[in-house]
Amino acid sequence: SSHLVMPEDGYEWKKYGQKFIKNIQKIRSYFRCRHKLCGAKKKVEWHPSDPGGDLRVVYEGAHQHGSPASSSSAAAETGGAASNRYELGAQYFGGGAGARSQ
DNA sequence: AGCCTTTGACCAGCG
DNA sequence: TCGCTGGTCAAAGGC
Repeated sequence: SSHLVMPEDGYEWKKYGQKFIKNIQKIRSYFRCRHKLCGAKKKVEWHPSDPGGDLRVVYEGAHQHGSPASSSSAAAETGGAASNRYELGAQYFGGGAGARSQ
């Protein structure tokens, strides 16, 4: 019943894995952009006991396509299709409560 | 019937 | 070299 409410960024993602990261004691879900030529990825991690209290979304890479399906462009990209910066220092977001980083 | 989520297994990098 | 942790794949189930 308890379905995790992750912040909708407007893009369409396909979940391809989920693991419990022992290092930080949190569950991490792996998503990939559904667009064919898009290598953008997304990782969502939360504390097993406080999903909404410690939610964390990590975006990796830039989308090779334009506007998302929805209108809300919450996911501010750096450069868009022009620059393809696949770096470790991706964008970290916090869902509502634990919003911080960058 | 099709799409997406789920869960375990498999694989790779590092100590 | 082995073991551990983290990342991805793939098949099954659910909606």
